[in-house]
Amino acid sequence: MCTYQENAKVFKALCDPKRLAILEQLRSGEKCACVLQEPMKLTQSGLSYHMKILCDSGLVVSRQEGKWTHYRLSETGRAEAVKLLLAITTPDTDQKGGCLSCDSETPLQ
Amino acid sequence: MCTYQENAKVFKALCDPKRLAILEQLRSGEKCACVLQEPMKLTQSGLSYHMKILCDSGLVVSRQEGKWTHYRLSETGRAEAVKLLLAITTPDTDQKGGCLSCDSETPLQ
DNA sequence: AAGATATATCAAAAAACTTTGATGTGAGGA
DNA sequence: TCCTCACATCAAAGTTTTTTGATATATCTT
Repeated sequence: MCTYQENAKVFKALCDPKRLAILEQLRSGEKCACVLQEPMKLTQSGLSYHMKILCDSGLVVSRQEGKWTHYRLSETGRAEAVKLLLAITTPDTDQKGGCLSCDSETPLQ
Repeated sequence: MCTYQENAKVFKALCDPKRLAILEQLRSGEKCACVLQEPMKLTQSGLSYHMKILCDSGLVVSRQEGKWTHYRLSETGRAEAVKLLLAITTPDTDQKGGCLSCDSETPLQ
């Protein structure tokens, strides 16, 4: 169950409308925190909170430059997320077993 | 902001460790609720709650058979989710703009 | 029809997440 | 060094999600 906990982290990052809006901003290129804050209508500490979640998920990476922090989408983060999504939702063709206790007919596909 | 809200629904389904465990069970084939309940350590109403969220997300579809409900992974649901994940996390190569206010150097990539 | 079974729905309690405002930290400039 | 700025962290309040137990509904059995 603890790997499920770990996996859930990536998707949790995608659960919040504000974080999705932040990702949308980052699609057009690297942005620093000060720029992200305004259109999101977030407080400074609120943005910081969300950026931490996004960075922890691996979907976003940050780059320090003096006193500014720049954020951008991570290509490897995206690839990992897609891989995980597929791993979780793709049928396992090897071991197929229907419902042992209550199937009266053979299950569809 | 309301499309972000809508998008978040699919990922919300993937946020919870118990729901990930349920998906894992479904990878080996269609299962009925009674079978899913036991290994998840969920109450009957708890399972029902999670299955509703999974079905609403489109990742899982249900099939009624008498008094039993069978659940299975949806291939189109998976495809949609991957499409959405990519749409949200892939840089938009058209309009690239760095940080207007505080960039001293040109942003990386 | 009456009883049993499988699942859904509801409302209240519990847990997790998010927001907010205050404070801490570290870099840069005067 | 002292001050300011950009950002992180913390704790309390507010909000949402999950769990739980009770009840409802629909199907099957007798």
